[in-house]
Amino acid sequence: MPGRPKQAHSGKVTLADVATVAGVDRSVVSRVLNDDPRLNVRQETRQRVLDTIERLGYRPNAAARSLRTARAYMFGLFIPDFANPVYAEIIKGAEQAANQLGYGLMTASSGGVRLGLQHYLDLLGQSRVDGLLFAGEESGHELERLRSASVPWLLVNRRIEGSRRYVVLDDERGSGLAVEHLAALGHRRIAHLAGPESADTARRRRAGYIAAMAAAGLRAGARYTAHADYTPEGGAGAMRELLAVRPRPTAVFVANVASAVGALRTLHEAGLSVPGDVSVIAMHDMSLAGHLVPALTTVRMPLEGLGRRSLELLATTRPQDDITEVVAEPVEVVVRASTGPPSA
Amino acid sequence: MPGRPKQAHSGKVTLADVATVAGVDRSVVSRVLNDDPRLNVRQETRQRVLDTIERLGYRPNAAARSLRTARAYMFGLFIPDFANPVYAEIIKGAEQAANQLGYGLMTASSGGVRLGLQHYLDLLGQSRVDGLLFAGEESGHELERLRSASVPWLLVNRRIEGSRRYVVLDDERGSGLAVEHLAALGHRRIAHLAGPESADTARRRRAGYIAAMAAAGLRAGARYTAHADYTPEGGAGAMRELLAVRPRPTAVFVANVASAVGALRTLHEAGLSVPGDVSVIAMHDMSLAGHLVPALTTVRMPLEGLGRRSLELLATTRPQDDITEVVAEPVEVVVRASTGPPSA
DNA sequence: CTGAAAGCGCTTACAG
DNA sequence: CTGAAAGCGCTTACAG
Repeated sequence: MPGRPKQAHSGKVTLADVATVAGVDRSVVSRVLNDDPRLNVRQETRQRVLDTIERLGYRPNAAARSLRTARAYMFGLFIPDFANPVYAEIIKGAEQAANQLGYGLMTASSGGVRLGLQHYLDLLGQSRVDGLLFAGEESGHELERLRSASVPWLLVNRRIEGSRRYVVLDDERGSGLAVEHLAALGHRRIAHLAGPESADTARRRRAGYIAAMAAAGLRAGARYTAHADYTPEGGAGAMRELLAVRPRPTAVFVANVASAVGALRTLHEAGLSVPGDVSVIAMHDMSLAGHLVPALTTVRMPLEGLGRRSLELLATTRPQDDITEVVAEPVEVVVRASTGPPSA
Repeated sequence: MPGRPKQAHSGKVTLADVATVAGVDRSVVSRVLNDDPRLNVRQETRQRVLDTIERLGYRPNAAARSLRTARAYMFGLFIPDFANPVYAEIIKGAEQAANQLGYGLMTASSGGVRLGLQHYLDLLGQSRVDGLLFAGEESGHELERLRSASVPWLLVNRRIEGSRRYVVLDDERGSGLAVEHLAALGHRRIAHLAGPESADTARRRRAGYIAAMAAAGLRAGARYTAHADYTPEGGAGAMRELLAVRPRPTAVFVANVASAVGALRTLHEAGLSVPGDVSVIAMHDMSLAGHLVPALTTVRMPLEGLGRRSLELLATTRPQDDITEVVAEPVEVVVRASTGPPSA
């Protein structure tokens, strides 16, 4: 078949085959492949090796290489749910960072595994990945088992008791900006539709709300905080609680967009206009926010940067190092239609 | 430290260590680990091995095992974009199927790789995964290089010229149900807001529209079809085109939800009510659809089943087998608020 | 400077 | 039935 490159019999060509065909030693092929600067061969020979690799369709066996070098050139990332767009951004950042460092990134959902995280860790064993990122909701119990895992790991977007290996966002500051945005519009009765108390992010967002209210000289009474579970249904219920409080809040800072979807529905059903009667702002900007009615004002956090930085730290630190980093920039309010001055 | 299990020095324990400590041969440890039925040891010995594994925190080296057995017990899935919820469902199905078969699934985005798909394939090499799923938009050119890849692969949700390895949905039927839904409501002037002609899914949806219109005895004039690029912006523009046609269509079947978001915006800006003036139905159900205003009627397709079936076929067929399968069930219309009888 | 050889950590056919 | 030994495909320190 002239004009068409010959296809090797699939998956069978080894480095030794290349060496034989090219008429060199295996070590030469290996060194050409890895750009070993200490290798001195004629350009002609090097080219012959390269041509042979191409012609035979040779692909290095990753398992053999990993076994020999104890490096996989691959990182892993566990997320709870691929359907949550927050994780899409984190993945994107981590993937870019991995690729830039010459690594691949494989992502899997911890929730999708029948037998749980432990099963996946067993499957991974040693030498499959050089490190693992956990951007999730794994329980402390599950992560306890991590400590005996044979691979370096790092928590992303959450801290866990006793752990000194995490990268988080500045949720306090993001929440503060949300409150400041509402206060600057003239709101004084600002409520907080919080996330679940079990979630580290929810606790930090609540702390940011409380601190910012104090800084603005506003009261953050306990009744102005309602807890939901980061879902539309939970958000709808918590919003009903907040609407029952007197005097009624004129603005709500919601801990995530999913809850805000439910909150907007409750407000609509109650016949209240947004932002006429109640302003709403939520944490984490995502394209869904722009398509809600009214379009939702949000706080945009550096999720992609979080993913990127986490991967970089995982790649460049030793497993025993402490990592307690906050990715703080950029944080900004994305003003859409759901916030405005109070009518009262 | 009594009461606490001793932690091994991380990542260093090998099967040989376990054998030494347990006082057995390495092959016994290996056979216990793999439940080799031909192994005959006293229950006591077996338990001692298991205890030693636990106590030393031994984890098999995946690279060594893969090198030896030529199996990775891992599959890979490439998608174009983690932010697209369509892929989240496909991933979920594929992940479940992989786990059920005792495999892991690693997902990566082909778009996120700086140097493209080829770079990732190089990184993967041989023996890293036992097969690859491509649920994406890779060009035919890129996939051409796949043919020489050393790993079995399968296209998901798209066909490509010349390929005999793909699993797709019954887009024709889904589109047909959309048209039937509109026709049953009494619509006769049904337009199609199509996807890009370069996309296989868009071509099949359009074919389904045309066939269903004919079956219903309705005219599908060329001017009643406008092409967009599967984005809100594209959908907005294409909707403007359709609104300019006289007589104006009373209903539109939109090829995907992203385009429908833009179409709804155009209709709103034109002062037209949905479904009062124009009914809208779109392909692929996703949670966003329920949160739009008005809530969007959609066609729910078995995306999760597509992912599951694709993985199963990848796992259970030989690389040289033809696979040209259609995942047909279940397909159903999810009726929300954006469709109703024509007002005229 | 070059290439032969050891060895990474497993699995398993095979000799005893 | 058991365990010693070969070998998977690489990389690289080291002998020549």
